[in-house]
Order: sequence, then C-alpha cells, then structure tokens
Amino acid sequence: MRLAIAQNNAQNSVVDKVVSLAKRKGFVFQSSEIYGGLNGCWDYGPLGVELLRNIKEEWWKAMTYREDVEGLDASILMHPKVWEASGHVENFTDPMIDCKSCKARFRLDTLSDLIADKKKEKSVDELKSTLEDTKLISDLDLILANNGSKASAFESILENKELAVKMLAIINCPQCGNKGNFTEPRSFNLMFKTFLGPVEQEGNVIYLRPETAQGIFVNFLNVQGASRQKLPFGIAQIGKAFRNEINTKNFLFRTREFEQMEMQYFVKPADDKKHYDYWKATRLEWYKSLGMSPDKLRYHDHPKDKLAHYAKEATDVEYLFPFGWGEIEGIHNRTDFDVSRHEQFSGKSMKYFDEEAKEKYFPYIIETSAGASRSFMAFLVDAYNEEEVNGEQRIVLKFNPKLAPIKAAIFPLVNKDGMPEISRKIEADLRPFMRVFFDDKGAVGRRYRRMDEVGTPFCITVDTQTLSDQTVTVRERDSMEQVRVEIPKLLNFLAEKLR
RNA sequence: GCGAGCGUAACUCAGUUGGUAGAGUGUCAGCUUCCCAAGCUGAAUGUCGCGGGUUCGAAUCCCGUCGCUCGCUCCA
Repeated sequence: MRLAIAQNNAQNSVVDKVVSLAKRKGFVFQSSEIYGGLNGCWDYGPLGVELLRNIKEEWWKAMTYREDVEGLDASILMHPKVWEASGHVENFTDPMIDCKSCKARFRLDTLSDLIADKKKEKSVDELKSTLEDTKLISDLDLILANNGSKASAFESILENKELAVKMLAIINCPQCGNKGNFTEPRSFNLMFKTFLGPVEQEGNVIYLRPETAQGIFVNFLNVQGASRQKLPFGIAQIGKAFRNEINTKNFLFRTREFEQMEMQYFVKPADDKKHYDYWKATRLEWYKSLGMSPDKLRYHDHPKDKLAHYAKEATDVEYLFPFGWGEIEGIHNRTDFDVSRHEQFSGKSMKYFDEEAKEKYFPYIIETSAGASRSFMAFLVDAYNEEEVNGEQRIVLKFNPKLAPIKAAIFPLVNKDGMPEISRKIEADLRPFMRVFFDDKGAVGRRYRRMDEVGTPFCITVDTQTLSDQTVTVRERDSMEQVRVEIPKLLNFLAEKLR
C-alpha cells in the first residue's frame, strides 16, 4: 500500500514536472490565468504551438499524401438537425441526480421505474401536504387531474422542474433507501449551446460541434463528386471540438475544448473488416514512426457488448501516461449508421452509386479519430528525460526532429573575434527554411542545456577553427556528440536529418 | 457532481503563537568564458488565487468562491 502510494506520487511528479516545464518554457499556459484560470482550458505558448502544428502537419501529410484521401475543413457550427441525426441531442439531454448517501446516479426520467407504485402514491400525498406555493399546488392538481392514478402522475411530477425538486426531498433512494438526500437534477448534455443570430430564443439554438466527424459525413457526396473518388476513399479533417465535460482531468488529457484529427474512410460494406484491420495497424505505426515509445503504446479493443450505438467494432490506441493508460486515438467501424441517419433526417439521398455493380448503397465508414491535444501531451511526456551528466542533472526533451519546435540553435563559442557575426550570418541563411534560435548569453554549456530542455535537436557552434576553415560544430541533442560541417553544407546536412 | 488535499515571485518552496513577505533556481544588464548549466558584479519581478468576515492589525483564523491534483462518478 505504502509502495503503491509512493509509486503513484513518483509518477504524478513526472506530470507535475512536465507541466511546470511546459509553462516555464512556453509550451502550455493555463487559460485566463490572471483571472484565476478557466477550468479545463489551456493555451499553447510559442513552443507549444510549434509542437502542436508539427504533429498536425505530420498527420496531415500521412493522410493526404495518399491518392485515396481528401482533405476538408468544415464549419464548427452546423445545422441543429445534424446533432439529432447523429444521436447527440437524444443521448445527452437527460437530467441526472446523484444520491449523496450512496453516490448512485440516476436518470431522472427512469427514477420512476425504480420505485414501487405504493411508495409513489405515498410520496405524492406527502408532497401535496408539504406544498405552500399556490402555483406549485395548482401545477400538481393539474397533473393529478390528467392522470388516472397518483402512481402514474409520479412521472409527470418529475418532469416539472420545481415539483421534482420538492419530490426529491421526500422520496427514498432506490438503492440505499436514504430519504431525500439527492442532488438537484442536472442536465448532462455534453454539447455547448449557443444562439444563431441576435435573438436568444429556443428556435435559434445551435451547438458547438462535439466531434468533427459529422462535418465529414454530411459532405461525403460533395467531396466524392468534386474529387471524383471511388470507394474506398477517405476524408481527413483537423479541427476543434467541444464537450461540456462534467469534470476535466489530467492536464490536457480531458478538456472541454480540444482538437481532433479525424479521417473517415468510406468502404464497400463487405470490405469493412479488411479496412478496419488495415487502419488499426497503420495508425499505431504512425505514433511509433514519430518516436513514441513502442512499449508505451497498445490497443484496447472494446468488448462487443460495450460498443457505442453506431459501432460494430472499435479499438483505442492507448498511451501509457504517468497516470495510467489513456486513449489517444479511436478506430471504429461506424457501419452505415451516420450516412443512413443523415439520409433519414435530411430527406436527401446519401447513397453512393457504384458504377461497376450498377447499384446504390450506403458505404460503411471506418473512422480513425485522433486527439491532437492528447497526442501533444503524449509526445511531450514521452520525450521528457532526466539524465545525469558529469554529476549534474540534464533535462532533455527527446522529440523526433520533425516534431521539435526549434530545429537548430546557433552559438558563437565566445563573443569576440568575429564569431557573433559569422553566427548571425548562419542564422540568417537558415531562417527561411526552418525555425532556428540564436543565443550568445552565458557559457556555451548552459546554452546547450537550455536547448536540451526544449528539445532542439541540433546546436551549431562557431569556434576558432571556423575562422580558418569555414567549418562549424553540430552537436546532436541525444548523444551530445559533435561533428564538423562546412558552413555551405549546413543546410543540406540539417535537411537530411530533419527528413 | 461528491470526498480529500493544495493555491505565497516565471519555477520549486520557506514564512515560527495573527504584527504590512523571504530563499534557491530562472530572467535581464555587464564582466569572465575556446565546448556541455549553477564563476564574478549588479538589477527587475509578489492583487500572498479571488471576495467577504473576525481583529487595532490577516499570507496566517472563519465563511464563500475560483483554480489545480488525487479518489469515486462520468467519459453515448
């Protein structure tokens, strides 16, 4: 037990260290920090935004540098019917209550089913005797008049918000039996609501998208027609999505605003298994190819009986964070659920016409849905290393060079003999091609360590020898070894390493 | 949402029974430095999360609130 706690603390301290490093060096700041912060919202600083962009860029290239995948950038705001068709409106509007005694959670509309009719009658009588507000009394009378029995009125009472609160104060918890110890009913719809246009009224309600996928589904035939693609083909999109989570957790892992990198692959229904297996393997490989530790990556296949309503088969790519395994990407066989629902709700055909078979049908969809924010955190945590060099601690972020926010730093070994001028010239020559950083402050060893801390893979140093033979040292971050490179060949040398 | 813990400078933290805030690191300026941070000199930076209360006086006590962490719950 004590060991477990100690281990837990040690693991958590890694996250703590990464969080403070992230802030100190400008990767991630807390949103609205000067106002006390905003729950579960984070800002990407100068280095963070580079890392995030590099991750997204690598993903985008992995997807759209293929002949069978097209890109898309759909609007965040969509027609409200989209979310009815997707099932989000239906599945996320239930008021929920918690029993404060036994912590059980109930959907308010199902609470009635859990209580015996006799108890309902008793509760309704008791409710009636406690009411003082004349409006509530008339509400209750109306409900009773419209129902055959007190027991059948019970459900209608729960649908009246004010009566429901009064009722909850006197009924017993179906699980533990304690009386009236419930939280107030709370709606747990995960979608952020807002209004289209200046008038805030019911008919103008729209939602911030809770997933980017629907923008792809509704555009499926637009993209297919415009790009002349045939099945199988995919549509890739990167964008923000919003979920009003009950609670946020673990730094960037569970936030209310996050970025997804989604590719929906449209296939012939009979081929779904083949493509599912292909993308499952391909996506895990992507993380490895960018240097993420293979032993910290795994699949988590969803059990058949726990699949979401739209899915036939599903797996998560999980990363072993310091706080445990966590999903960084989901690969789902969504079947034809989404397109068929959109056909049903829109009244427009969403079927694909297969020229060879001369028939129209709904394609099946294999979804690869990666979290850009979560991947960011995984790449950051995975890169974090503490080493001992000459008896001193060295903190180094071992990013794959493709992901590193700064690709190279340029140092004059000392600030004299023209070394700063040569260094500035090298900096100017490299800057059009990559993000570089010039530093002439303090001992060169200190400058190396500063670059280690932000994961810069190469440090170029101008020294005395440079003055006579036009070569510089290039120091590699992980090995700390140096090679001499002729200044005119620097760009090619680096380009080769960054490829 | 519930429970527990925490919130003092950019970071890590100290602040003794309530008497208007300190250290180390970092940052900045200068010196020194011919290759792996903590040599020298100097400097800047704090609504003590926020609001209210108790008090002559609150970083310190009380209440509320916001935020972070952990556990439970949730995560179609």
